[in-house]
Amino acid sequence: MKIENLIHQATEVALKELYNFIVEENQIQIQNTRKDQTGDFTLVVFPFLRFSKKSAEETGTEIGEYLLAKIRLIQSFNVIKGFLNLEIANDYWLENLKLAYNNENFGTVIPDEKSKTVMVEYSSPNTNKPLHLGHIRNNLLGYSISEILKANGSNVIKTNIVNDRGIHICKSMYAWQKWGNGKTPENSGMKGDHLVGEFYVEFDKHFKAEIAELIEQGFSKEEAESKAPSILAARELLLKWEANDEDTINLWRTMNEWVYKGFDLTYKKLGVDFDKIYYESETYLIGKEEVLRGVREKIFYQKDDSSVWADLTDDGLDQKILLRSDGTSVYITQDIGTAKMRYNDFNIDKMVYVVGNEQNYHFQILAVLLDKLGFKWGKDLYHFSYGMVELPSGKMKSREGTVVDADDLIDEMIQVARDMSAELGKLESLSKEEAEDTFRMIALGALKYFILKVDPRKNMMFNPEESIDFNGNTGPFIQYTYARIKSVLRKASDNNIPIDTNLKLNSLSTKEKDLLKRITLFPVTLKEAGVNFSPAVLANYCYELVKEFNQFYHEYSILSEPNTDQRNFRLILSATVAVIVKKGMNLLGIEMPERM
RNA sequence: GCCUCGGUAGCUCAGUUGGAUAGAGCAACUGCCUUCUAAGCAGUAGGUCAUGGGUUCGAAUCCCGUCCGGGGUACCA
Repeated sequence: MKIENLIHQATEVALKELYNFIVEENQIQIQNTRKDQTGDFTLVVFPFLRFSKKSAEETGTEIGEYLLAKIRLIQSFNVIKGFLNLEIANDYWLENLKLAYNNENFGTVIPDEKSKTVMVEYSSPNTNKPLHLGHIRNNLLGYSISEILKANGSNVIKTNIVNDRGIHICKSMYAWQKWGNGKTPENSGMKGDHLVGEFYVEFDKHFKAEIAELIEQGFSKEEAESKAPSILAARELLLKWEANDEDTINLWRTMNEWVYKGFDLTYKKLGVDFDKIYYESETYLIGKEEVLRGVREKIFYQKDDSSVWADLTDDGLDQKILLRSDGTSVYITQDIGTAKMRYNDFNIDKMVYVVGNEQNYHFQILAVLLDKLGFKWGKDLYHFSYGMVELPSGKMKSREGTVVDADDLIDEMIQVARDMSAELGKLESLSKEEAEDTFRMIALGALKYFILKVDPRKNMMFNPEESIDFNGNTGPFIQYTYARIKSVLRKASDNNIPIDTNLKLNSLSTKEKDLLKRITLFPVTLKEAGVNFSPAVLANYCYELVKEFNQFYHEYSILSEPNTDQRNFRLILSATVAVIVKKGMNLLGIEMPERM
């Protein structure tokens, strides 16, 4: 294929696609030109030297002259060392601006019959304690990657698997029975999940005290841990639960309901939602059946103590337990059941699990097990593995109370937004409701952007004090720039300044052209974010775009620009930046205030 | 021990799949509000890209070794 054809095709797609296109199909390296050089694309000529047998400059100049003569879109070129800088005609960038201006679907792919259906599992809480910072990262990543996949043309089903059964729930239940004095969310005014979490901590307190006492009486640590009255009581509750004991089931239901109500509030505050919620109590038996089928079909084996195992050494993995010797199921058992149930319920092409990287091994095994059980989709599961959130004080441990609670964090951030706004004298003209809504958007914008801007795969540091920052590379900065553009557009409308899409222009400044180029990159960035499962790519794009806009905004006047063609162009440019930024940020789950 | 991920400015993070003089923000310092919102802009200072080799025209990026850190590693989830 000729390079001429490639460049022509590339005018219909975007900048980076051209880049990939040429690199992948032709081994020719084209990259964006450095900012301090003139030009738009740069061709690296070093690879040609072995063919040309000439100096880098000579080779570059020859290629440049050839391209200039052959390709209409190329306006000029220059050669520096081994780099051929090509300048593309302004018309190309302006065409793209028109494409993007006020176009709801710019950069997005609309699902059709051929679209894949993807199920994204995220959040996956336990019902014995409230959500914390780690869950926040999970929820934000899960929600935004779902939205990004949708924007890339997939049908997405958002799902949540609630871990509503097991020994940890029984601990909270026992503690409530023993020390609860009939405390409920209604009579205490406490949020249900926090109330239940309180009893989980209460349990641990007593449990630890009992252990200490037993050790003092001469028992070993292991003996003490298995003989403490609290843990025995919790185990008994679990047995009763599995035996369907009516009182136990009722208590379990009641306390879980408290938790669900609490979670719903937190989810609502975070702005995340689900299309379908699964409960482990409804799926673990299916998993157990599948494992037993595996035993019958000799896929798995049973030891003398009747525990069930999978031998995965042929797959480079270890032996894995699937059912305990007492017949109860382990973590992976329920994941098998849940997976089967999901594929029965929906016609899924791909399953995505948003789960922390401490479970990389777990999902590697799950894929192999599902495959062995004959589910052809098993191998295709995708574990969207993200890093942990660390605090300056170290690791979060829920039992030691060193967690950052999700609700507390959100409330604190809203308060900071409120104070900051008052200090700056902003939003005084708005009604109380409007102002409160804006504080909420800003606070959550700060929190969400702070978490989503970092590469999901990496561990991240969260300093509660420093992260409530509204300046620099932050959500509020992007929101602020958006609000300012909206303000300019309002004023244009108030002063009856028309916006004409028929752009007439003889020259572009560097800043304007930078912005136009950046706008062109939006579709490619969105695609990249989807392919790489990285909301961070999109977040950083929004920041770069807005930062460039700010520089432009300070350097040039828009409304008071005397040349009407120029003014018209700048208005369209501004409006387009606003549209794209809003769209990008919305895909991250961040709302954009019209004023702030 | 083995497997796996990571180490970039004082701090938090980018770095376009191997390219030109490694970039932002925070913190520090200096300017700029009678002009479209100063939650902003411009500037100064800050780097042995953990470390030692290798691959080639060219390495923060790819390969090997070493050091440091996170996570996992057969009856927790």
